[in-house]
Amino acid sequence: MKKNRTEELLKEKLREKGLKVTNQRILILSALEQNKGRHLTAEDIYELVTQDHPEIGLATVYRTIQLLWDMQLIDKINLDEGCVRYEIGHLLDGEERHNHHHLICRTCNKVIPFDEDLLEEAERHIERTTGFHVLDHEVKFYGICKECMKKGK
Amino acid sequence: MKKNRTEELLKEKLREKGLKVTNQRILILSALEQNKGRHLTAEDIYELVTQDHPEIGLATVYRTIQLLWDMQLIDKINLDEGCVRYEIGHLLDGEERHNHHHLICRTCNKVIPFDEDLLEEAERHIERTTGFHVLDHEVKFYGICKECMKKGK
DNA sequence: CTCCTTGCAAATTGTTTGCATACCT
DNA sequence: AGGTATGCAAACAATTTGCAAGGAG
Repeated sequence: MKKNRTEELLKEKLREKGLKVTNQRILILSALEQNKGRHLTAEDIYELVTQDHPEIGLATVYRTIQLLWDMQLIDKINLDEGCVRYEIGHLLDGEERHNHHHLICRTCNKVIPFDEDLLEEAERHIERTTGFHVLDHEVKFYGICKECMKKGK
Repeated sequence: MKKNRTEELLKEKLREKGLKVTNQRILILSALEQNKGRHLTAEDIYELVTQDHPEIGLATVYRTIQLLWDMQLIDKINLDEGCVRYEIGHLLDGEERHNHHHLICRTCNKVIPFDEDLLEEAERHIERTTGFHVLDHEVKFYGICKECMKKGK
């Protein structure tokens, strides 16, 4: 049984806080890890996890997501759909850094991901001028997509 | 009776779409205009507007907000509080441009506004490479505020 | 006079909570 | 053993919707 870095880190952080290592917590983080790149809602995660473990409750998913986010193991994305999405934390996803930028079309509501980091310099500037230590950022651009532009308006 | 630019623009856009100019719509936009700089929830707006016009319903506030946002007369801000906030559109607020950047402390949940435009260049880059026409952007920085840093963790 | 719009109340949806039981350590 | 976590169901809160009545064009 190979135990990966993510799981080890979870256990470590849990112990650090005197919290317990439960199967549910491992499974939920693992579901997020195996779906790297997708943006999952609580409901999505619930469905993924209950495929193998139907006994797990939705409330546990919500509580665990909250916990994982507090521990900075997962990232939060809000695309104004009335629900929040999550994915494995950019600190854990293997690559150097992975930020969440999205172009949201105000005409057709399409969401276009845009992966390029624009705010390295801005973060340094904030730390320097405000003393706020930046861990992560989320950027949304609202506008009109190419297709809707073409169709006029 | 002076009629300001904002109200005129609202009327124009409504007529353009064959929609009706109602008192409720004027009042709600006006409440937002008079509270430039504050970030108002639907409930906030409802309370402001019902002070003078108690007959207006909350549902109308929601429907009108939606409409004003579609017409790009107001801006949307989501600070992960479980509700959405609005303010008079940056295209209407007199100044050149006014964007919504926030520093959100992951320890104490404080929200610190940060008014400085960081993404002019990024927007041009997006337009060039993707054809997406950017109208507005919203940026959130998650991290740890100066005070929480001091208190250690 | 014809739709669009409103107010009200009921319905929805995403998320949180209380509590008895089950489980880590 | 002892406190933490879980599952379930009920509670909540923000937002949406159906519908009859009112109002703008």
